[in-house]
Amino acid sequence: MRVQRRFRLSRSEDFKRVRRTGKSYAHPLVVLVTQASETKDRLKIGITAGKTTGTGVHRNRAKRLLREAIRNLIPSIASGWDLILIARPALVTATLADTRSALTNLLKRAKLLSADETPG
RNA sequence: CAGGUUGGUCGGGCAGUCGCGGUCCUGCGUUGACGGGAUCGAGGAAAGUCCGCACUCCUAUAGAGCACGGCGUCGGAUAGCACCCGGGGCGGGGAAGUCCGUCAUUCGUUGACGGGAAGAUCGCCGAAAGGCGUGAACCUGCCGGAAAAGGGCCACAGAAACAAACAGCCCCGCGUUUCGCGGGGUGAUGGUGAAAAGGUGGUGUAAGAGACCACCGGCGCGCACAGUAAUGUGUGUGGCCAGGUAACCCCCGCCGGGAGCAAGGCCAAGCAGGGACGAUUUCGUCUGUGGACGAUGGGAGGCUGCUCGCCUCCAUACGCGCCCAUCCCUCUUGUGGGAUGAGUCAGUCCCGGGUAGGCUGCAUCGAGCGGCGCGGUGACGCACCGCCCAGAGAGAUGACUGCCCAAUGGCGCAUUGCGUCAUGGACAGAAUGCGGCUUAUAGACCAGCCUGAAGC
RNA sequence: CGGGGCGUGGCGCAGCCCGGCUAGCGCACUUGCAUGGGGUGCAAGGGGUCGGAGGUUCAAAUCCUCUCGCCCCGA
Repeated sequence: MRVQRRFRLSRSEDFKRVRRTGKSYAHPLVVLVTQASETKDRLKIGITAGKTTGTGVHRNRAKRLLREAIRNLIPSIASGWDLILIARPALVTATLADTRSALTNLLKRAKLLSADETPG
């Protein structure tokens, strides 16, 4: 439910910290990096798309897809974690359903899905 | 109407549900990972960064010289701009190749085969195919020093690449009579080359040559006319016949100080730095002084709910002494002496520069946008009315559904077309702002010009 | 945002400033010789849209303009 800006990772240090010390889970469409948060009962999500994703339109497209896909999954995710979603080039041609199933797969592997039933 | 060509406008629309960003307003027995409302929310290129500005700092209203760089036809437009608008000159395209399919390919294209449409226009020739000439609208490149201020270069070939020489031709002299040598004249005859000294005909001469003559060509100059001008047309000439290259150096004229919103301004954690304050108060003893020691008093902290009380720590520099660590010597082996090193104030306050970070610049007052009118061929200008119109930070525009619009394909009716189903939307995302240029771009609409045909 | 550099056979580089010469060098590749065989060595050979397009010029890898891609640096 919460994709608003204040629930996102924004500071460059946060990105560096999670990328350095967190655990990563890869998928052809997207990469998930997780790390236990400093503040409990908080879930923060950062979304990033590097230059390898493509031009400006493609980077924005990838990030919008990830935001829309993670939106319905957020109530099922365990709190107290910082997450980073890294877009990969194949994501540009993927559909919303593809992205959502990829995220569900990654979150199950990271054991962050609290409820089994996936909404949407 | 057909063909060609150019310019302009738009670049999906409407409705619903969920969601995102900015601004403003707002609710609360729950001030939070809370909720509600209004409003606004990507482009013609936001892109490339090729130019020009605003703005900021250096640093001041960047003024002069040099260097370096850029620009260079004329007139206009503009805040400004080499790239905008209109004109001029010299070229190129238009004007023989093009499209589609298949195959091969170095996957840029190119080639082969098959098929289609067409070859502006006009004139002539031709039975035809076609050939010869002409050459529209429109598009596009370039533009100072007519390269005679000067320097450089011009491969290969060629005698020679700009200035004479070589071969040749002619004359004279000598040797001699196939010819050779020496001196002189001449200027293009010499298989080249991208380029070879204006062309044709004649006069002339020992041989020749714009040396001279006629006509033609080109350049310059004068005059007349047209034009604001570049320039054009005409005419005259007791001026000339000069290779190319200035996107080689150079010369002339004009312009340019440099860096850039990550500019710049403000606030500023922590660490480090600098500075100030900070209890020897009182009594006694010792000392040459500074001061040291004892008692008392004081400061900071702890124990405690508070007071008393108790405990721990503190009193700068030099020097002495003391404590600790390491090493050496000694032996009294739980000793003594020496050397070196480190420490030798708890705390309070202030200061400048400034990192992380934050605020600002920065988002509504502008070279602003829209409409309408007038002036101008046009770039553009003027007047009136209306409007306030995204913003930023790891960076907001998305997802789904229905209908419509354009497109593609299938099926049915039918043959202009209609119905239905499916697919399905180019290039591309603001980041200080603005003007121009360049590049990418599915498709739709409108208009101008040229040529042709038909009709009135 | 600003500044700088690079693109040439399969790979790594010269040549570019100041235009002309068969676009050269090393490694790699192919063939032959040599060896019992391989490596090494020797000899010969093939392979190039000079990133792309346009322009200047008689002539462009080289000069000019536009464009594509890659790399590095500063704050």
